[in-house]
Amino acid sequence: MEIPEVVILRLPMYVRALKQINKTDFKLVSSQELGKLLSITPAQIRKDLSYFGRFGKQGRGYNVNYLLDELKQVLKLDKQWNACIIGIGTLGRAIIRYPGFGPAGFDIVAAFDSNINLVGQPIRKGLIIQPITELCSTIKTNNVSIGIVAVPAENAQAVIDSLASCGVKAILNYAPISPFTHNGIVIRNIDPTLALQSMTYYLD
Amino acid sequence: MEIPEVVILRLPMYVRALKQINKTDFKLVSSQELGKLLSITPAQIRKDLSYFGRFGKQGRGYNVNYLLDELKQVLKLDKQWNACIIGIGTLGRAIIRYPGFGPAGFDIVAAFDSNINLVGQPIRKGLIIQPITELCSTIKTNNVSIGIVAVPAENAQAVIDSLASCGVKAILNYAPISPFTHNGIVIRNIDPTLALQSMTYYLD
DNA sequence: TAGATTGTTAATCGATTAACAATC
DNA sequence: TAGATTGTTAATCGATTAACAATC
Repeated sequence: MEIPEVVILRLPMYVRALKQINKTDFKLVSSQELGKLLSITPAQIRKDLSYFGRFGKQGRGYNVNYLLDELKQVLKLDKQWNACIIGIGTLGRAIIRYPGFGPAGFDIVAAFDSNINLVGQPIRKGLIIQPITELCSTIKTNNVSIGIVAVPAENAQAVIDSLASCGVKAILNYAPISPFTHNGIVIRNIDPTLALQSMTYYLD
Repeated sequence: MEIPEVVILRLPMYVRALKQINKTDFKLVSSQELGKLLSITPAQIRKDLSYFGRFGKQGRGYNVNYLLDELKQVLKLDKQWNACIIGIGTLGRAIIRYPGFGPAGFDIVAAFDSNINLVGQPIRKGLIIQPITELCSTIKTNNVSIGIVAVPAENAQAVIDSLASCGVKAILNYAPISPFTHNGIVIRNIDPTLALQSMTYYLD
């Protein structure tokens, strides 16, 4: 069965909310309550979950811990994922320092830049800037599944193409472009400027 | 006429693509070409644009410069916008250093933190960390329209509520929560971890 | 048992796309 | 004029929601 992408995009929000509830001593949660927490209708939550199994009990709701574990498994969050980053400028360094990836199970294990002068520079323990020529070999030997793109807009598409040809199947793109995507490759774009520009419409 | 939010979310992508074309010497662009550039169907582009006016010429396409100007006006991008940021930790500092906002016409003109020890610390020219108690007054005297939230998850909702009560109408939230939104306030959430977690589903 | 809430189907709603007359 | 492409309507597609039997 082909599961709609919108559904997949909501699952991590469920995981996040369940983790939060898990810190309290509530053991059960209803679609009603979860929906209120996330501003999503209970019907939608039940429908979304029903794509993956029957996790609830009528009359009671969902066991928080159990549902959390199941969703983590669905999203394959029960393991560690290795990522590499390309482009070690201001933005790249900020991404490397971003405190949210590690706790979520994502490790940046390699860093690349096309500027030869940066090569060899240490970023933090165990992370040294490598030349971009080593991209494919490092990806393969270090079991890297995710590429993070932090190069200027002009070079972003080429880097994405390289990642794809090296066998990377998931790309987090910070460059302000609408990338052409390759078959079988998922891309998510992070563009705070675009987000701001879509809000000013509502301002006066 | 109520314009669908999905349409508003696409307009900045059109602006971005048009700016790019504008650097070349193409003076005209068809919905076909623009669509190829953005991986969007030509029909959708024409439909989206038709909400705001008739910008094209049959048989020729759209004048790049003209369409760009019109869209900038629609999105109110033809002026400078002032933003403030709350939470000057690792993440907050990275956001302040983010090189994409300035060129797009967004200025971070004030910085706040609840930690008294940080207050008074200079961040960059003209930007000194202020106590959060000064939030409302600074927003009003400095004509701040946008709030950028970079505090820990636990405090994010409270900060968003404060911003709302100070009259801020647009919020860019970097905290990993699903905020409750107030009436008449737009929020966009930036959460790279969520983006990664929705990609691992497709990996093996 | 009575009350509550799931899982699922069918109805609704909204967004995307195809098609084409208008016209540059 | 012939060719191309818009703007717009109607058809299609897909996602959300309402409703309710099943059942804890």
